[in-house]
Amino acid sequence: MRETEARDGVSEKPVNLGSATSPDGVLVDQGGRVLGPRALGTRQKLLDATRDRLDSHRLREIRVIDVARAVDASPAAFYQYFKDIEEAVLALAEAASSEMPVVAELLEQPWLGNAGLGCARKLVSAFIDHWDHHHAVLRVRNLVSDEGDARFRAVRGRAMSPVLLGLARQIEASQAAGRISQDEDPRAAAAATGAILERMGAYHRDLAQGGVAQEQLIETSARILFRSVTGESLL
Amino acid sequence: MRETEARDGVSEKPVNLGSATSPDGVLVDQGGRVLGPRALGTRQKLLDATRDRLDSHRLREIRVIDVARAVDASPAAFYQYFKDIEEAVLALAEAASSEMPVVAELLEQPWLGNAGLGCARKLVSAFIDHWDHHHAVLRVRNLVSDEGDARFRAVRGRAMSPVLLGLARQIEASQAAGRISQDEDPRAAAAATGAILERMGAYHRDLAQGGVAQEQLIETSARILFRSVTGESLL
DNA sequence: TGTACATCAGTGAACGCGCGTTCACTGATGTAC
DNA sequence: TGTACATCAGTGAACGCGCGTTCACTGATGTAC
Repeated sequence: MRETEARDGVSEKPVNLGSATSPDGVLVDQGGRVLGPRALGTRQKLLDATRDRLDSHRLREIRVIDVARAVDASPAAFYQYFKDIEEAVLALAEAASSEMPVVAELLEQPWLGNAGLGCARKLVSAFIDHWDHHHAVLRVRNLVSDEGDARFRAVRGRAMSPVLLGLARQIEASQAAGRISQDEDPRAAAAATGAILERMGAYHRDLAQGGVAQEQLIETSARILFRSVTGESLL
Repeated sequence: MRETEARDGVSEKPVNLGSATSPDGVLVDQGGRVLGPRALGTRQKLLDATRDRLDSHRLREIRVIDVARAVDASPAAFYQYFKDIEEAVLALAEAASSEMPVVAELLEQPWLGNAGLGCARKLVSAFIDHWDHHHAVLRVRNLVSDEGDARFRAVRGRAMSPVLLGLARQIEASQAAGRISQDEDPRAAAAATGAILERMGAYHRDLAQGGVAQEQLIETSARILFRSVTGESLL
C-alpha cells in the first residue's frame, strides 16, 4: 500500500517510507509532501505533547485526540504527520537515542589503572544522565522493542551498538594483554556489562528509593564494570 | 464493589480480593465462591489458552473472546474466574515465578575457588532454563512490571528477591574476607549482577542468533558473575 | 436404588461505548506579474 | 505595490467497527433421604 508511489523509482520527491524521515533526512507528511516551516512547528508541538503524555500514561493509553487537543489541533492534523501514536514515539526515540555515540566515546581510550576506573564512573554517570533526560521515551522504546517491534529494536540497537562495540574492544584488548581468560567471549561480555548500564539507567531511581545512595550505585557499578572489562582486581 | 461481602468481617468464606487466590490459597471465582473440581479444570484450560496466545501475540492483542473460544467456552465463563486478561496473566506469572527459590539455593553455599565458578555456571544455566520454560509469561511479567503495574512488580520482586539477597550476602562475605573493597555496596552490586542474569535469561536467544554460542554465553556470564561477587581474579 | 431438590457451572445474544479514522471543506501563506 | 491564483495547513463532524461486559437463562452435577 504505502510503497506504491516509490515503485517507479525515478520520482525525485522525498517519500515517507513509514518512518518520519525520508532517506535524505527531509521531513515529509503522510502523503510524501515536504513540510514547510509552519508544518514543522505543528509536528514538533505534537511530538512534545506526545512525550508529555508518556510521562504519566502507558503507551496504549495515549489517544490521538488527546495529543491533538493538547496543542489545539484537530485529530486529523495528527494524521498528516504520523501514521499512529507509535510512529510519533518512534520519532522521539530516534531523537533521544541519537545522543548515545557521545557517551560511547568514553570507551575509545584504553581503560587502564585509576584513569580507567574514572572512565567507568563517567560512563555509568553518563548513562544515568541520559536516562534521566529521556526516561519516559527510553522506557517505552525498550518496552516496545522487547515486545518484538522491529522498528524500535532497530533504534535501540543503533543506540547501544557503539557502547557494546566499545566494551567488546576493551575486553579483547584485556585478553590480548593476558588479564582476561580466552574462555570469555568479548561480545557476550559486552552484552552482560551493557545490561548493567541499561539496568542502572532504567532502575536507579527504584534502587535509590530502596535505600541505596545514588553515589554508591555509580561507584559500585563502575567498579564491577571496570573489573569485568579490564580483568584488573582493584585491591 | 467487590469487598461488600467481606465487610461484615465474620464470614468464613474464602474471598477473592482481586487476586486469583484467597489468602489461604483456596481458589475462588469473581463472586467469592470456592471452585469445584469442574470449575478448576475450566479455569486451568483458560489459563493454558491464555499462555498459548501469549507466545504469538502482544498482551494488548489478547481478547477474552478468543481465549474463551479456544477452550469452547463463552466469554462469560472467562469472567467468572478472572477480572480481565491481565489477571489471568498475573496468575500465570505467579506460578512461573514460584520456581525461583530453588534456583536461589545455588547461592546458599559460599562461592569459593573452582567449585564457586561451578555454582556460577549452574546459576546462569538455571536462569536460562527457567526463562526458556516460561519465556512468554516472564517476558510479559517484566514488561507490565516495567510499565509500573504494582501487582506484576510484586510478583517479579518476590521472584528475584531470594536471588538478590543471596548475591548480596555473597558479596558481603567477600568484603569481610577482604577480596572486595568496602567502597562497593552489596545491594547495588546484587542489582547489577542480577541484571546480568535477567538479561541472559531474556535475551540469550537473540545473542545466540547474533553468532555467540550458548555455551560461551553461559561461560562468560558465569565468569563475570563470579569475579564480581567473589573478587577473585580467575587468572 | 431412586427421586427431588440445591447448587454449581456455563451459555449466547446483545447492548453500548469509546476510539480511530476519514472526507469534503475552509482558512492561511506564498508567489508571479 | 497590488491583485490573482496556487499550494500549504488544518478543520470538525461523523461514521463505523470491534470489543468488553452483562444478564436472564439453561444444563450439569452433587446430595439427602
